[in-house]
Amino acid sequence: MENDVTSPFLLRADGTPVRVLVVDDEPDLTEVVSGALRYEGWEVRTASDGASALATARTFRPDAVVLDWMLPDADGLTVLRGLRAELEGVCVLFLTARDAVEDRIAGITAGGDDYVTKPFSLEEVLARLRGLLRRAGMARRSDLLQADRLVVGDLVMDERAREVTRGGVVIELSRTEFELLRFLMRNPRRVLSKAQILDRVWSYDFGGKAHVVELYISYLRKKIDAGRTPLIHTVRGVGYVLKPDAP
Amino acid sequence: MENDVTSPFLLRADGTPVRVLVVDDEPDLTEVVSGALRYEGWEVRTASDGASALATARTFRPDAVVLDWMLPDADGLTVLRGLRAELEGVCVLFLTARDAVEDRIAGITAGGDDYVTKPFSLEEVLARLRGLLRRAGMARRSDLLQADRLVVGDLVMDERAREVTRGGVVIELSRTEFELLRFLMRNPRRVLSKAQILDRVWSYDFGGKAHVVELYISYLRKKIDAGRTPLIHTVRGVGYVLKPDAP
DNA sequence: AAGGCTTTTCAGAGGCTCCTCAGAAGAACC
DNA sequence: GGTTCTTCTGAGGAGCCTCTGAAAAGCCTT
Repeated sequence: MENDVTSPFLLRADGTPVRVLVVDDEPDLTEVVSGALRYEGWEVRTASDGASALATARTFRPDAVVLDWMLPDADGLTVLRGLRAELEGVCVLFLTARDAVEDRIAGITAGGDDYVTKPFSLEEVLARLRGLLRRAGMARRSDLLQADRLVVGDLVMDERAREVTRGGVVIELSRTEFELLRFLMRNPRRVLSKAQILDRVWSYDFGGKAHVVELYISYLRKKIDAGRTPLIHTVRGVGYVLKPDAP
Repeated sequence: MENDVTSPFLLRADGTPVRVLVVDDEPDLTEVVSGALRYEGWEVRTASDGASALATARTFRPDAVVLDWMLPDADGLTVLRGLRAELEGVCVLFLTARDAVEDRIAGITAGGDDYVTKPFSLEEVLARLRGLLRRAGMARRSDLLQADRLVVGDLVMDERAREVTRGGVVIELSRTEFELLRFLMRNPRRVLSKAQILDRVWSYDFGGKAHVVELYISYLRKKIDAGRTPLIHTVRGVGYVLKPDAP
């Protein structure tokens, strides 16, 4: 029961849930993102344009904002300035198209905010949001934020350094392998279906089949379990679990 | 009588029964599912299309919805959005055809909702529903939801990790064996007929005979009772009971 | 004690899930 | 621009699960 991703409350210092405002003009996208955030215990509101985002921010007073860079009525930088004026120390995570990245974004990350390029995976958004709040000093309150280091048995992941070791030995992982493993390590001893994994680790626009999950599990096994007592277990007809042998 | 599946009340925090809305255009199916749910103490309503589902949801205000993915008048995602807009924090369990799975299910498991493919077994639907409500924080109020762990004598089942132990020793079970055992463990000290077991554990379209139940009971005995004092007992001409020897 | 019925067990076919390999397309990096 | 790394598709094959049918064992009645 410890280290449970679904522990229903993600609390701030004052005991109220952490609040996030999701702003995007595509309803499907806000639906998926806000759903995942709610599932993880955040208190979520959504908005579909810059004006209503600012209005909602004023009353809702979120700790963080997930904000589309290109909104119908406003440009990202403008909205950012508006938010900054209204909310002291709010964290902002931008969602941007891949080619719109270069320009201004550089300046944003300097200010402590961050961005994710579309199409993104939910794991990516969640990880970045956790990182932002952690850096903003909102950490140590909840289990969900405090894990800079994930540990399962002798397998250790340092999220910030993006380094994984097993028994002290460094393991090189590709981007997708890393995200898959992070998701598994955030849900130890819990069986995760391929659909669940696909929904969280792969981008929302991924058209392929759940077969990729099997493939990447096999990659991970080769790197992590090779020759050692396995941590990744198959539950036939259900999914996969990550767990140490001795509970 | 403790831990009784048919304990007549399944209550929410405010003392009223937990409510679920079942939506499917096949009357036989809603009949079977809603019957089983009522039997377990849920307060149930049914609907046969998207429009009436939303209408019913508005007044009935269910805690969970069992929803066919393919309705005559609407697509699953649309109805989901409607429900979400109307009911804060409602849990949705989708029923889908096997081949429709890969399609557009994407994202729903990330939002905390879940799905079951047709043809399904009632145990599967019930287990998933319990899981949804448990995660939504509706747990600990009622006996029916609180069991993440089922215990009968020295036999322990961890539903989430899908792990079964007897006397601390891990026992590997196949999918069907696991579901059969779960049903038995949810009804300890109660004689279950082969017909009952078949109706609950096997899919509704299963054409075979009750002989499979005998076979799977024998599999379970080999794994669970082998060499130990038996937990599974035959009641000749009636069915089977799971109970510890020393009461 | 025998016969008839229920239950248990065995053996095997078929189906299905999952794992792995090989290769093509794409992205990142120099 | 070329090289390397990464991601994904498809096919083949291994192994596990499920179910059928038949034979053996057990229980109850007569």
